[in-house]
Order: sequence, then structure tokens, then C-alpha cells
Amino acid sequence: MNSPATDAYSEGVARSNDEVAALFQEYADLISITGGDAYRTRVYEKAARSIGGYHADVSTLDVKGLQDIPNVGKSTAEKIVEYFRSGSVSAVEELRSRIPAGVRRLTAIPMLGPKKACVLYEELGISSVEELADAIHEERLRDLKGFGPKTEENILHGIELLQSSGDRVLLDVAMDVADDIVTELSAITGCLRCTYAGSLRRFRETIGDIDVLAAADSSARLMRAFTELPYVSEVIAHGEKKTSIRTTKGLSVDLRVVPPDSWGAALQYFTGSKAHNIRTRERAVHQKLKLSEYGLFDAESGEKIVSETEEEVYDRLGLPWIPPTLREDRGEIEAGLKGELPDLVEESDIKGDLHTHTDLTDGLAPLEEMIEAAASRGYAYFAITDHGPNLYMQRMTDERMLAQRERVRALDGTFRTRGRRGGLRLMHGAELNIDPEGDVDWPADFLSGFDLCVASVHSHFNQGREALTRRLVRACENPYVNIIGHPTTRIIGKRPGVDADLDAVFAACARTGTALEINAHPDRLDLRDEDVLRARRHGVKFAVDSDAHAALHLANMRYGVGTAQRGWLTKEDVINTWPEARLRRFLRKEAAGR
DNA sequence: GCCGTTTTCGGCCCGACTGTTTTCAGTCG
Repeated sequence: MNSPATDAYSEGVARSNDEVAALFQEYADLISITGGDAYRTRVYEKAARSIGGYHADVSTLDVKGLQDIPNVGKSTAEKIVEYFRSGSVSAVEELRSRIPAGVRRLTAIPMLGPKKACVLYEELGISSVEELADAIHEERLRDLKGFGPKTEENILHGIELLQSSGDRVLLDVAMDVADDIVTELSAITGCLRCTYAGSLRRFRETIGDIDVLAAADSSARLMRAFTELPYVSEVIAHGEKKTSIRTTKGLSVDLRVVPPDSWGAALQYFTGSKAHNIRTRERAVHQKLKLSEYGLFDAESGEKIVSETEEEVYDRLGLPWIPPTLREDRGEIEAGLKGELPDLVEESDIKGDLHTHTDLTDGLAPLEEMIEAAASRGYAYFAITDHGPNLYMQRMTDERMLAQRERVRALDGTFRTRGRRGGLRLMHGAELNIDPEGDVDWPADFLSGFDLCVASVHSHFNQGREALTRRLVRACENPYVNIIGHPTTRIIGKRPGVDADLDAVFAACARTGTALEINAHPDRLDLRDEDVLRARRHGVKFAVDSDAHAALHLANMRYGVGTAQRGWLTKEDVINTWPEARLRRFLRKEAAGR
């Protein structure tokens, strides 16, 4: 998949900003665990977010330049400079020496925040998730103030959730590392090809370890360069064909170097999935062939038939080339044999983003900056959808929303001739809150002023299946609701999706002309691929949205498109690949009788 | 620690829910 981002918003810039953002988030957590001033905690959290979303590389800025970043003052700026000068920040190190890393890890458990983590550490010396689970089973939490039987139950459930995602990391974390490694290795003399394979190439929502594949006649140089990357913390194995390392963040990466003429077979083999490979190898066996990472061979003579490209390998097995995002043994082999593989939606098909935020609510960037970023991605249209007033913390009012609309309309005029071709059209929308009854923030006469509305669940997640289903269906039936945002509200590894009858919701979407969102934020990827597959059978349309809260986040679109592909979607299924006129017709929701 | 159409001090997003409590603290969005 190609990325249209080529300017200041492209990746790489983000690396050192992300590093600093993570450092300040950690500092904020440590301050709150040690019972420090809550306002200092907040400031460092806000600074972390601002830095993560800032357009310039913080490692290139001085104290004065850094203070231009919102929520970064003198003290924070000096810490950033200290970090790039010495590799660490003494104030952070001081707190790290007082609180074991495992204590902070405890706060990753849902319902367990800094205060409870602090009590657990100080009273019982608990400094890891495992120790906490043991302590609960040994009933050692019983005497602790503020911990009752229900809390124990919740913590155990939370630990289960946490561990179900295991040591896997989110897609974007793995992708950043993999992109960097591929770039570094591609520059080595003798490296003829290099790419990532495995679950990353298939765009799975979480990644266990990263597989990088390179083609070269001699592997020594590549292997050495790989082990000498700056973020390598440990070399697990070091050989001629395969080298494994662990990064400073604990991610394990395998590099395999293959001869150039087995590139295609190796790429096919190391991309997987296991289930898909078993199926392809079975087909080979039936044709008296043998498929391995080195090529497709005649089973009897051992003579190599093909191996240079994936296309050749699949072709010789009687199959068209199968896109990596489909290789899960979910019917792609059968569809390939019948010539019925879907023509998958690509990132380059996306004409606009329909769910984004600005600093009017909880976004980081001003309206103009978000629109500039959208224009630089070559979008044909772009919707601003800040939060409605019922998400109280956002302090939205009618006046603020209408004032924003004025600005959007004015900017629309100036961007009409900008962008890649035909200019960028702006749409004014909102992200509404679906309340427990299925109603949304504003009455019809106010809603009718928006070009489109996303509606999402942000509260009352545990209503029970029937109530939640009714609630979502009612939202679909609202003639002004065009897109159900992050439909299950799950946060990967942290919060399960709501318990609703999704098939009933999908049916309601199809019936009312309401699109389902595929939220591209790597923490969410909601709907998930399996749900997309099911929804598609109901004839639902989808919107792949970044839900960006900063200009940089617009680039998360690639993960949403990857998820859409895993759900077998074509351009036709995704409303934000459509031309503007067709999209506008869809947004009128005429089927709902509006 | 940051910020300023309350501008160098005194605020800092606000409300709901949950589980633990007899009046509230912690967590979440």
C-alpha cells in the first residue's frame, strides 16, 4: 500500500516526537503514582500529546522553539533539550529509581489507576501484574482499604484482558519499527530487495514479532547492519540465514536473508498466515509439487520450477496472486480458484476523511492546520467533526459550533482550487454522542445544518445487550446520522467491545442508509476485520476514517484501509472513495424518508 | 507546570459511575 503523505506530515518526523511524548507520559504517570501535584501530571500529559502531534521534529528545536508547542513551557522545553543532549532526563530518572516499571504497568489494567497501584506497591510490595494476580488468589488484598471483592474480580478480569493481547504490540508501533529497519537495510550495499512480511504485511491488528525479509547474494553485511541498529537491546540469535534481535522496547525482530532467485517463494512463505500456507502447500502436493521458502519444486525430481516472484508461485498453483491482507484461509483460495477475488480498496482510492477533530474540542491542531494537512494528502473532500455538547468535558455550545461552521465555509472557498486535482471541498459535521436511549445531542433543526454527522457511543458501555442494540439501531434510524463511529467502542488490549447484537445493527444500517465506520486509529480498528466481513453480507456501506486528533494522525488511514481489505471490501463498499456528488447523495439518506 | 478577551497570580474540562463506603475516593471519557 502506498502512502500519499510526502511532506512534513509523513512518517519519520514522528519518531523523536513519539519518543519524547512517551517519556513525558511516563513522567506524568510516575508523578501521579507518587502522589505528586495532579496539575503537574495533567500538564505533562498535555505536553506529551502536543509533542506527539507537533509537525516539527523536536530534536531539531531549541528551548525557545520548543516553547511554541502548546503546553510546553520553559521547564518542559529544558527537559527535552536535556534528553537529546544526554539521552535521559534527570527528573524522570529520579522517579524511575523510586518506582519499579512494573508498578506503572499495573495501571494498564482497566479500573486500576495510579492511586490503587501506589497502595499495592507501598502496602504489599507488589510491582508486577503477575505478583498482583498471585496476591489476589492468596486473598492478600482483603485487608487493604478501598479494595473489596468486586474490585478483586474486576482486576482479575482486567488482567485477563491485558494478557489476551499478550506481548503483542499495536500495528502502528510495529509498522514504525519495520519501516525504519527496511529503510536502513535497503541502503546497505548488496541488498537487492527488502520488505517486511508476516502478520505486519497482512495488517493484523496486533503484531507478535516483526519479520523482515531481504534478498542478497551474501548476507554478512546485512546481518551486521541489522545487529548494529541503535535500538537493538539484545541479539537473540545470529546466523547466516536468520538473525533475531530484541529492540529496546522489547519487540523481537527476525531478519531473513534469501538468495535473490528465491525472493518470491520466501516472501510468500514468510507472509503467511500459517493456515493460508498450509492450504497452498496442500495444493502443491496435489499437483505433485513441493512448496517451501526456497521455491516451488517438482516433488519427484526435486527440480525447481519457480521462485522469483509471488505471482509465479501462485500462478503455477493455479491461483491468481492473492493480496496479503486476504491470506487468512477465510475463503481466499476458493475465491481465487473461481476468479472471484475482490478488487480490494487501496489507500490511493480514498478521496477524503469523514471523521476528524480540531482544537475546538479535544484535537490538538487548529482548523486551518488540519485542512492544510488534508490538502497535502491530495484529498478531494474533508469533513471536520468535532464533539457535540453531550460529551461534557468538551464544552461544546451551539455558538461555538456555528462559529466553526462559518470558518469552514469561508475556508472552503479558498481551498476549492487547491489540492491534487479539482481542489479540496470542506464539509462541516459533528461527532454526536448516542445517549443511553439512542438519542443524540441536538434536535433535528440544528442537525439539519450539518453536511454530515458521525454518531458514537461514549458512555454507558454496560447497558446490557438488548438496550445497547436498541440504542444503536435508534441512532441509525435518525435521519441525520450518517456514520456510526467506532461501532463497538473497543480499545485493543484494554476494553472489550460493547455487547450488542451486531447483526441487528448491521441490518439497521443497510436498511436506513447509515454507514459503519472503520476507525483507523491503531488503538481501535473498529469495526474489526471479522465484523466487517459480517456487515458486508448485510449490504452495509462503510466509511474508513482516521478520527484524527492531530494532523499527523491523518496518516493512520493506512491501518483503516488495511482493516477494510481484511474485511474484503472494494471501492464500491467504501463511501469515502466515491466522487463527491455520489457521497453527498448518500449523506441525504433518502431511504430514511428525510 | 502552563497559561492569559479574568495576563505575572490563581486558576486549571466536568460529570457519571462504581465500589467502597456512612459521605466519598478513584477511575474514566
